[in-house]
Amino acid sequence: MKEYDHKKIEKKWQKEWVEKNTYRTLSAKQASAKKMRPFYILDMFPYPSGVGLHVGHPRGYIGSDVLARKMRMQGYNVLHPMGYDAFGLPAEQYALEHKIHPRKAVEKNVATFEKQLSIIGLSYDWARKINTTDPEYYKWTQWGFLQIYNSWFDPKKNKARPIAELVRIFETKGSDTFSAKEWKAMTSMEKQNVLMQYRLAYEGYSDVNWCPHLGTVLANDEIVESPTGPISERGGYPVEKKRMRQWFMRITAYGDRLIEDLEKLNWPAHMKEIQKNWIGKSEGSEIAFELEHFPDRVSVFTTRADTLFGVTYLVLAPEHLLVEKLKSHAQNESEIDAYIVATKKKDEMMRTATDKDKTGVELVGVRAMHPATKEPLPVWIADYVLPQYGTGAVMAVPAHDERDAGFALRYELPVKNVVTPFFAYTTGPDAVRNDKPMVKRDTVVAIVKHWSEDKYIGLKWKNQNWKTFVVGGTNGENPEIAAVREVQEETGYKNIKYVRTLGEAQSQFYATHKSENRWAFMTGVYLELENGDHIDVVEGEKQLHEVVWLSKKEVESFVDSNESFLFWNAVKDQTQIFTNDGVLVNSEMFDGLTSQEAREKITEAVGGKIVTKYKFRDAVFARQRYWGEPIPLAKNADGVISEVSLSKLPLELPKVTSYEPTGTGEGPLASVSAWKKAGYETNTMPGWAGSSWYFMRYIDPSAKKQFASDTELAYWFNKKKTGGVDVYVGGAEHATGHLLYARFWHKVFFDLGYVPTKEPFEKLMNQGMILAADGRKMSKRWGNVVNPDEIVSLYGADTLRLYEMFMGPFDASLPWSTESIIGSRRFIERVWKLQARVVKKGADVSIYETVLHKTIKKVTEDIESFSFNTAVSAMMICSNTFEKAGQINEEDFLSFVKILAPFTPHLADELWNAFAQKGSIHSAPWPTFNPKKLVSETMTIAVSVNGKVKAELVVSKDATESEIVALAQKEEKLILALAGRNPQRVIYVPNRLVNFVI
RNA sequence: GCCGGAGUGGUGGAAUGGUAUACACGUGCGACUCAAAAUCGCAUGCCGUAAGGCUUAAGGGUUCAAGUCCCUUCUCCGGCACCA
Repeated sequence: MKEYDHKKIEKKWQKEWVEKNTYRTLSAKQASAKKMRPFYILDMFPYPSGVGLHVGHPRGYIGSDVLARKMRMQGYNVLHPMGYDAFGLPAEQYALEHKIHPRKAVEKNVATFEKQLSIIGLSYDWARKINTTDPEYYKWTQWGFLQIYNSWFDPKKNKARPIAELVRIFETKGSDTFSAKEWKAMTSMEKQNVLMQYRLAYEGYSDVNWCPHLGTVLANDEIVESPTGPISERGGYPVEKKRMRQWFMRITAYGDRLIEDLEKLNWPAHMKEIQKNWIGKSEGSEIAFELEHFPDRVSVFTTRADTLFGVTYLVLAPEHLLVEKLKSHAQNESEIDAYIVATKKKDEMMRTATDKDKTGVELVGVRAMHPATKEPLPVWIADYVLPQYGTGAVMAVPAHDERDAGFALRYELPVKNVVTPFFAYTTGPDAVRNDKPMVKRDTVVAIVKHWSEDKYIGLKWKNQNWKTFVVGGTNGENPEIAAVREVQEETGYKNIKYVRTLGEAQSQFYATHKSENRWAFMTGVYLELENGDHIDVVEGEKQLHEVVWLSKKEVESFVDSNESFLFWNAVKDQTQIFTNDGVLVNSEMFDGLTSQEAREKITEAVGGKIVTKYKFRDAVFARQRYWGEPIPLAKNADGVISEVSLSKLPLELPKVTSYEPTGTGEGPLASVSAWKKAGYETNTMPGWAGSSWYFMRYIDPSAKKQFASDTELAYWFNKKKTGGVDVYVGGAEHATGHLLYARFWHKVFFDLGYVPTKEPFEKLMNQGMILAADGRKMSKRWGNVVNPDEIVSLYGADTLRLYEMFMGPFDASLPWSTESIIGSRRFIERVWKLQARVVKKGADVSIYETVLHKTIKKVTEDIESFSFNTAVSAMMICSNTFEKAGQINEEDFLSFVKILAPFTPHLADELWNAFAQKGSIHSAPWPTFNPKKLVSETMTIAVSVNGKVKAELVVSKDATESEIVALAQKEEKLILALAGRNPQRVIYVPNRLVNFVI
């Protein structure tokens, strides 16, 4: 047996695999002929940034490669491709910095990347490689854009439809705002403007995140907050708001479906959560407030229409379109102007800081009318109201909203309470009974503090199992008077001082002792005793309950009703306000309704409408940069837009001398005279355009007539599945960018009938980051980067692969340890040495057979669940067992090598061929385990007393319960532990333990 | 603040409610060697010479049995954050 020489072995097999096309994916037709089922496992394709890889980068690729190899051996037609996402800022920035053309930069970086990747032994089908900057590729990105441009979202059918169908509707029926006749009378420009409001890709104006340094607009997920304000994620340059002409994708139209369909996907829960939060769906009402002296109405969005009667003022965002008009009628115009200017400045800084005090200015003299009470309401502007969300205006309810409360406190605005906490008992002995009358009662709940200690009175009731504060009816008195009276009657204390009222609550329950339902209108009152003087309590009260003094901590475990807790919290925290749902008060005809009922009824009564809002915005689909796909649209001198037809696609990027940003807001393409003359759009597409559909190109990368042929689409994107790609592996940081955009693009294509599945990615796996040994991110800046080339050269690719899979859970961030990697190398060498123990036939299998079959089972299952670390550990156990056996049958050893093959492909093929097997191990069938061989001849049973293990028994696998119990009772340790006591129960868990309960 | 997830040896980590600390690193001792490295063997949660006891962030609960389920608290990581 030769020494294990990883360099020689790895070089040999990498060459062999390329020559023999070992990892070629079959076309739909070829595979169908062989009845091979498809399995699509995809890595997120990289930006070839040129910086070079560190050991963390290949981790995801290795994981997906392990799965791909296993599936291939199990007979699937596996599609496992790789490509490059090379448009966009990273590549362009690199080119700018190195003073070379972006295309050259991409070529160079791709070459570096492939060189580094090639030595790891990944099983990609390189024949399917794609590059988003290849004109033959971006031809279809442009085509896809045009499909989206030529679609509108039909809310009734909840799907995209061709814009031509909308035109037909306008021609025959018109719309809400114009008739068919009026439509026909419109100029083509007018029609274009109308349709633009419907298209899924549309031109619009909006405040965008403008980065002066990069000379471009950035998406929300491309900027981050910093202490000095928003900055670009890439480069960290300041970002400000700027109103600009833009192309957008109407992704908000899909808000509902993007949330709903998440449920059907096999994605990590936190990824779904992140997308849900980002989309930020909330249901509420839009309610209009009329203005005195103005024909305009202020529309507000609220999720709490039930609190409408608690509105005491309105607040508009300083940017609200009406402000300009209203302020000229206000008495304090200059003050308003100053505030607006200050807001704009703050906009660049940090307007969204949460901990700052809320500021605002009243539009003195401007009054809105309450839609229900018709009372006049002051109107304010304040920067805590955001122009982009809802309607940019809010109705302020300081009694039930924390922000409004803070604002009202600062500017001394009135507070009106309209919702009271409500507790209805629906289960248990106190549950309201339908067959009994409901009796309303005004009651007080008194919390009484000790005269010198921090203690409070509780009542222990003798007949019922109640523990309460002092409670009682008011008999028509003021609550504070009733409270003092009740305390004196029930406790005997005389010198009681009223401190404050704690609020109100209502409760419905069944009063057993009176056989009636009670509807209690409770007022909480806080009292303090001035001294301990007291009189005797009348005998009747004494029999009812006992008075106890409780510390703060004791109170919390003493009282058990929600109402008591509510009032108790009001004692502890004076400033708290009630923001939950409850029952309405002070709301005229709506009094007594629950918040839930009231929201709908009040909205209806004041002519509002129920609407759904989303936090996320339509996605900006334009960059003022050179290095992106040209948008295939042109405008003539009159501004009429025309499309570049499919036969003229791709619309290629022109050659330019200077591709640096102009900084004016127009892209560098504006300085290309021929381009400008043709009227072509000077913005290019954003980085996420090409990555939103690339997984569809891999299935048929050379298709000429379509982005992929129908045959391949039907094969790989089976319409019976929810998602097309079976497993998608990549970083969690793409949750709100790429993964959302790709889902949107795919859904439009699905609606238009271009793809068979409604979602792009069925299962998603996030690989964890590999940190440096110091626990920080690997970065040149820290000088802690570990280069994979060095590791491969020193230990071999198989060791690197094995170690990265063994380190820990696939999705966990783990520190790299150059110390620990030696363990993986040792394992490989020990497997190598096992060769010497292999015999054709006749080895004593009893030592290793059970372990081998268990290992095959575990590795098969663990690879599927991405539990690579435990799969490797199982194989280590198996190999250790082999070492203990004198000899191993060749068949058994090769089964072991097969399950090892996905992890250490070079070593596996070398061993496979050392035993003169035909072909590559990676085309050999995956081994199966024999269920009968999973159980060994003997088993170990733990003997425990009250769950504590005292002894172990080794028994035959056929031993019965009674035999085992009998054997256990003879164990000395058990007898000692029982100390003569007889067990009350004996619990036997088959194959595991027997527990004696004493 | 809100929403997720997690806290287990010196380290990375393992454990369908059923023998906690698998597997690996490190460390110690031994073998081989003139010696060292490599390799092989043994040991290795904590306290204790031992018998034995204790131990999964802390505290409580459910259970014959809890790292695992429930409640409270603390810490860390991730996401969102004036979203009306």
